[in-house]
Amino acid sequence: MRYRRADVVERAIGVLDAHGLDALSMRRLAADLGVQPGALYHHFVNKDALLQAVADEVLQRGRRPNEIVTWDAELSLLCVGLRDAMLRHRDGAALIAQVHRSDGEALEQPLRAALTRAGADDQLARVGARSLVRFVLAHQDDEADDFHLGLSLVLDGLRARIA
Amino acid sequence: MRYRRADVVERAIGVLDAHGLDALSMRRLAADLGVQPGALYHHFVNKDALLQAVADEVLQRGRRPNEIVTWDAELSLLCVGLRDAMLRHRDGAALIAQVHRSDGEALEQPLRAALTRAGADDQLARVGARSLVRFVLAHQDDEADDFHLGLSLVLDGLRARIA
DNA sequence: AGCGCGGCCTGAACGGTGTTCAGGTTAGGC
DNA sequence: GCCTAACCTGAACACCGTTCAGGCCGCGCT
Repeated sequence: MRYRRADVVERAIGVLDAHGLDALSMRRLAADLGVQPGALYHHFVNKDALLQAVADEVLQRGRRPNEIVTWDAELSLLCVGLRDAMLRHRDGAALIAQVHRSDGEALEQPLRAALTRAGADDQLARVGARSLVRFVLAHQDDEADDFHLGLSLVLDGLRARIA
Repeated sequence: MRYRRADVVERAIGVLDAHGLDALSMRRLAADLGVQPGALYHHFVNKDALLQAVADEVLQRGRRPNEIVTWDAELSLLCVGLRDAMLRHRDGAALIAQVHRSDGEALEQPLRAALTRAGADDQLARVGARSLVRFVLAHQDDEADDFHLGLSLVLDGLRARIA
């Protein structure tokens, strides 16, 4: 069997859902595809790149149309969307968090843009966006109630500084 | 040479500071002590237990006398103290974050207690404490300015809900 | 139809990781 | 001076990510 990049990503998500992030090794994924480990390096320069691609795919599938209302509703929506995308897969938050470590900007950028549009200065937009992203990544295991409470905690702080 | 538990922890902190968390493997630490890898398992059941002990020691050294003023000043002080303890060692935040994953409660407990004393209900104390800890862990690399801004973001939210 | 190129894979190796265990050594208390 | 318990050895097991020379095979071009 011969595969393309997207096939490998697809199968990686399968392994992730079935056995978790720890089990998602290059060797295991290769075995799952019926292929030698080295073959994967034709598609990805290293494991980080593989995980990056898997994370991108997971987040891509979680995208929803973004109807702009008020800026705080938009922020809330972005955070909830991110959370939902993560929770749709086993160890999803751990995956995104790991990738986010090398790729700092990508997740924060939409939030930062929304904050800037809302009138926040550069520093507030940067810190606010980062706080929100880290918050969402950190509270994966929480009940929905706790998640929303924590989210509004930060949003309240932002509101006080923008309005 | 023969060592006791505390000696091993001490040396582990040495390796951490000199070469970083990635370099702190059982084999490397053993070699550094002039001992076989297996010998370490006499002192710690596994690597997680070692890291737990190292993290405990790092946090222990970071403790400072806690003069109680207002509840929000106390929270702020606890967070700053935690941050300082982490920043005193190479990869300190990564170490604490990794250990914190299995040992959820320990770091949050003091903050939670302070919030309860301040009049927060159970849920608010729990979520607030968690948000603060996660925030401190996440913003290790930030400038001090950004750190304080982000911290006051959350503290403002808490203030609004307690007073 | 035949040739060549490029995408995909093999097979094997390198150097690392955490962990286990039967047995040897050694220091301290009686 | 002995004995016990703490500490360590040496070797192995089963993984991990990564590299690389070489083989295969399908597709497009002539």
